[in-house]
Amino acid sequence: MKAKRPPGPVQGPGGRAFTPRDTPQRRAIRKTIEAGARPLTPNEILDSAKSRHRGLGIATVYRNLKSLVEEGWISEVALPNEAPRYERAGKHHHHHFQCSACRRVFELEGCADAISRISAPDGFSVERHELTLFGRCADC
Amino acid sequence: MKAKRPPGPVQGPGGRAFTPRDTPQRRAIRKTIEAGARPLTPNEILDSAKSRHRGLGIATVYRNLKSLVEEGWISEVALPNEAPRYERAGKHHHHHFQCSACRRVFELEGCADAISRISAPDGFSVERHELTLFGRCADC
DNA sequence: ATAGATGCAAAGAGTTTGCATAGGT
DNA sequence: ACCTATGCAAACTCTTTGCATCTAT
Repeated sequence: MKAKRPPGPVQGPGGRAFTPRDTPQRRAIRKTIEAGARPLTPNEILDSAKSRHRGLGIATVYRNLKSLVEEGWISEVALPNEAPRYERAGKHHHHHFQCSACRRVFELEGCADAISRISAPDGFSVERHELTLFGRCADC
Repeated sequence: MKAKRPPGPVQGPGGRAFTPRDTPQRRAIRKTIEAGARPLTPNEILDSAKSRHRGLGIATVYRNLKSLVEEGWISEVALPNEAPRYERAGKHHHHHFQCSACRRVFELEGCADAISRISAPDGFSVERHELTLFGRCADC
């Protein structure tokens, strides 16, 4: 089973660490992400979470996404030329697929280990990589 | 040697195709991109091209980048979580490296062909891929 | 001469921030 | 009770667009 509540703490403005409060808005956002079958944009999260807590504002979504990333409960999925998406963290290393028709993003399984052997020029050190495949999804 | 002038044509507003005029501003932008050792952002292009043609405006840079992409003279380098960069087109398939310290983007050579063998779930078709490596560049 | 190009400023889209108030602990 | 979280609106950043004017052809 999953933890009912993200672990915190996060870094507060004064440099002080604290655990974010468990508000209805934050729960709505967490449930939305957990229920999502694919990485979601802030706007998709807002729309969907609104049905769980009406009156939810976009600023609250952004603020919670930030703290949930900081807590390590979600991670940001960055794609070329696209707004970031968010998904539950803690999965094993994987990459993503974006449908060029519907623009939705899907999770792929695993990672060809050939990638981690790609090297950069002398003096450059590689820390991580991002791979995105593009094409048509099953629906399009 | 390189063509002194991009080939055109591009698609005009009326659906009519035409070749963009060879203005001093456009030449300054092209020379800047050609002289750049790495993919540049619109702002980097503006700053650098200003020294070749003062008074150049950012809107002109955006408009010319768009038509140069359409002509196939440059291509857009899209990176996760980053503003697009632009580089001369026509190079062979390659990927990019971004330094996590200075944020600059560098071109890598070639592509591990293992990547093109990565497959997506049933019903999905892969058309292309983007790979970005992250780490430290030689200067940082 | 004519139609596309430019510079400026205003308009948009997406994200962040300030502030008064609500509410979790 | 205290102090963080929220919602709203304003601020910001990046990019696009409208318009009067300029200019490559």
